[in-house]
Amino acid sequence: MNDPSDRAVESQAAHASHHKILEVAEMLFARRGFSGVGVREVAETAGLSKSSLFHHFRNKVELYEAVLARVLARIEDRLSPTLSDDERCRERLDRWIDALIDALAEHPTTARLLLRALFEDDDRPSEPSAAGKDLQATLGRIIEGLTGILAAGVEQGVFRAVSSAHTVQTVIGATVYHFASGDFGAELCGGSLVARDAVRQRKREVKALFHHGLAAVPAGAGAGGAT
Amino acid sequence: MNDPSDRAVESQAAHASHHKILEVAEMLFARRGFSGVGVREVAETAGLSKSSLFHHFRNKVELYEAVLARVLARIEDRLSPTLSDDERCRERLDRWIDALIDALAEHPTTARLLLRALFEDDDRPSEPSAAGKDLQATLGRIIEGLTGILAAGVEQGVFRAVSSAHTVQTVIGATVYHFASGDFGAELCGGSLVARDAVRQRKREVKALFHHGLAAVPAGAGAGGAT
DNA sequence: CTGCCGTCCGACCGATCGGTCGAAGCTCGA
DNA sequence: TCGAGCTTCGACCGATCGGTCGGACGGCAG
Repeated sequence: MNDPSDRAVESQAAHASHHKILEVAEMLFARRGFSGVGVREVAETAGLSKSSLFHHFRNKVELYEAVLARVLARIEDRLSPTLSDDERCRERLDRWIDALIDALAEHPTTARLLLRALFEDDDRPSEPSAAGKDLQATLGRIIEGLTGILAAGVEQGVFRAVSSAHTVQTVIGATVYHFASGDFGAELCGGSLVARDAVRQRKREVKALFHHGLAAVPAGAGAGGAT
Repeated sequence: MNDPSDRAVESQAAHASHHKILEVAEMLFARRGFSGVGVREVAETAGLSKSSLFHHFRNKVELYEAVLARVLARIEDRLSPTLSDDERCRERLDRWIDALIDALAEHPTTARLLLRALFEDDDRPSEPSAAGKDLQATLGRIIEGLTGILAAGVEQGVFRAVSSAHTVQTVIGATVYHFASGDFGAELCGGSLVARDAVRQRKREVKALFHHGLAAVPAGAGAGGAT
């Protein structure tokens, strides 16, 4: 599923509308959430009628899941190459965060959509659909990547002794929320070169924050967290 | 249900239904968001009919804003005493995060509701209602508190030279997302004593993370973030 | 007892929701 | 030229949306 030929044919064959709908839906769902967007709005923004949209996607949740799947796949594509290279956990963590930020900054909508999906899936408790399971699996794989890096770091004594499972939530939450947050999204929507610089600066800051925050304290720094 | 003090009279005068509605609405809005909850559901869960609810709140957004105002006030109550005491920024940061986590852990719904409100307000671009402005102001005050702590720390050389405005987003995002995240919310909803311990552990971890992450690097640690 | 007032409710409103259906137009191979 | 097979669409469906209205119930001062 990597040859440019196959995928191009696949994506192209399923006419342009399909793609356009997904793009529009991604933007709208990111902005107003699943319940806040009507299929009519999606369809007409994409340039066709509601009935036509239902010809491409059986129902609303299938459309939503398709959007989510695309976004998650995009993120996983960015993240997967950071998992296998060397064994130095600090660099791996840096690269992982780097890749996540790149993925989030790629489209300004991604962070918001992901943030919603990450803690909104509890909304629909009864959706054991195949696609839903697939999304869950992809998300699990992504999270597992970071968990592995953190756990390895802790085990090797490179990171402080933190609960890697909890820390994953903190890191992802910080990063995703950071890029979902209002003014930055606005910046990204508007500017382009300016936004590039902003991304780079924030990337550096976020990376450094966790780099230092997780590093096994080099002793001497008497900053005990006792309260 | 807790304090028999002066404020209780105030809340009590505006009959029990009012309070019950707010509680139910907070839970539902936290779970499914503004658009995902109908006033009918709120009303009937609170034990009355839709028309009766509209006797207490003029419309849905007023109800939503009331819920948000209550939550924000609760958070501000916790956060305000951390702003004035001493001048040691690291301790102030610790206490601020402490208080935020306490506020978030108080009710399991708080984090989700806040997380939604924090980046969903862009959904309704045209709501310059008085109450809306008030919410924005309260939120601004809260954020300003952390911004001040960070800025002071950077100025004094206690923290690394980070953009305090951006770091605020990271800290708040990490914390709020952390407590909004699925399994933990579930834990909190169910258990009580176990949850207490979990809160304490996570509090320690989150605090330590930012404590170390923001601390001015004690030199010698050659962890340049260059890529 | 009689009004008054705050609470509650059933009935109802127009609008919109997600979704279906059948008929048009389209291209393209036979 | 003729269907076959997509895609698109308008019309329509029942359900639900947020919100209104007028009246019923109950306590309380006169």
